[in-house]
This record gives sequence, C-alpha cells and structure tokens, in this order.
Amino acid sequence: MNSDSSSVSSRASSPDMDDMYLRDHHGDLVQKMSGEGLSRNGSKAGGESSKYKIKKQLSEQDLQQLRLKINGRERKRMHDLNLAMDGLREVMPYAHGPSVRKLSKIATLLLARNYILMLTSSLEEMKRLVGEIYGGHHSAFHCGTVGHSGGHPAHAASTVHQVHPILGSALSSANTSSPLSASLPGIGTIRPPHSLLKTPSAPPALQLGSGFQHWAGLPCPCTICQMPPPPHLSALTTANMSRLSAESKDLLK
DNA sequence: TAGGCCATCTGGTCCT
DNA sequence: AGGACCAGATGGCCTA
Repeated sequence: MNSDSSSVSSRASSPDMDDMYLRDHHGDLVQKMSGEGLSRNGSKAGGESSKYKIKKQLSEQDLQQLRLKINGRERKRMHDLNLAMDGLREVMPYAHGPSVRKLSKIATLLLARNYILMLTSSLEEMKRLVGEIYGGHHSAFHCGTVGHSGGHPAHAASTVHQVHPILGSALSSANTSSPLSASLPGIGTIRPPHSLLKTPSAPPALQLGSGFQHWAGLPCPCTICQMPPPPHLSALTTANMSRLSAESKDLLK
C-alpha cells in the first residue's frame, strides 16, 4: 500500500528500528539531557523553569522513556500523514506503476491543487453551456435526481448513470481539438510549478470517465438524451484533460 | 559529487 | 498534564 515503506524499508521507518535509533541518538540524547539541553529550558521564561524543575525530577531513564514515547507519536503522526499523501496520489490523474517514480509530496500537493482547479472550472463551464443550450428548463444533472428517476425503470435500475449522458460522452470522447478548450478561462489560469515532477517516462493520456456507459447500451428515455448532443460538447472535458496532462508533463520536466 | 527528497529527532507552542 | 502540531536540524538514499 504505502510505496514509501517499500522504498524506505532500509531506512529507520520500520518500528523494529527504534532500538537502532535509540542507539544512534542515544549519545546525543544523553548529552542534551545531562548537559546543555535541560539548562537551556531553564534559561527561558518562568514557565519554562517550572517545566525544567519537573523534568529535572525525572530520572534519566524516565526522560529517555518519555523521549521515546514522544518520538513514537511523532513518527506515527508522520506515517499517517504519508498514508494520506499516498491516498491523494492514488486519486490523482497520474500514471501509477512500478516504472513511474512516485510523486514527491510537494508535487502531489501542487498537482492536486491544479486538478481541483481544473475540475472546478470544467464543472462551471459545463453548467454554463448546458444552461445556454437548454435554456435552463432541463437540468443537466436531472438524471441523477430522485424525482426524475421515479417513472423510469432504467433510471431506477441503473446505478452507473451518475452523470448526464451528454457529460458522460464528453468525458469519454477521444477528440482533443475543441474550440471549447479556448473558452475555458479557468483552465488557462492554472499554472504548473517548475521542475517538481520527475519520471522516467511521460505520463499516459488521462482517461477519466472512459468507463462510462450510456444506459448499458439502452437508449435513455428522457427528452434530452433523445436529442443529439451538441458536437462541441463531445470534446469538452477531454480538452481539459489534455491540458492537465500537458501540465503534468511540464511538471515532470 | 551536489542537490533533491525523505524519515526521524527534538524542542517549542497551542489546545483540550 | 498530555497530546497534537510545527519547524529546524541531521543524516541517509538516490539521481543527474
């Protein structure tokens, strides 16, 4: 799961390495506690001196135990943070595989930010376009609503149909040359950081939504789905994805 | 070999 | 008081 743990297995991240770290840092620890370390606390504010008194009452062994306990907590906290970071990497539109180097933390965060911005921009643009095309009489997301699905067995039976078929076809389209790509101002404002992503190979094309199926081959009974989708919509999201992919490539340089 | 990335330790600060 | 969070320091590993 945690790819870091495998690559870092030789490091001291494994719990059974605590002893080694105790030995490695033991000298430093003892030196700080018996010498300059504690007196440094005492030289601070009055509150610190009280702490110093409390600490001084503890035996050296107790202090070591306390230090180990604190270190362990901190280690666990950082491991949890790394797990969350791995979870973020998993949902990023980025190639995952043994041949691809893992995104660094900063690259993951920056790419995630760009991704969110891109999705937000795409969503707003799609809402606007659907509003323009259908005059706002028919919500673009009606198929997922309870009210609309009530009378249609296909709607009730299908749990795959989470987005409007038009959006689904847009998501699954392979066309990358769209005039709409130029009409997405938010996309153009997304700027990749420089030289933060590195990989031996370029990331594959993004294929979000490629698994979408329109009613599993059945025609959607609603009025919108019986209309042919506007041709320019078919490439909407793919264009955005291509943009994001290009940005990812820039990040990978 | 330099630089990037990372894990860990450590002390300080804030919060409950 | 104890725990969570944070930032600085340190050292190891890896790559260009």
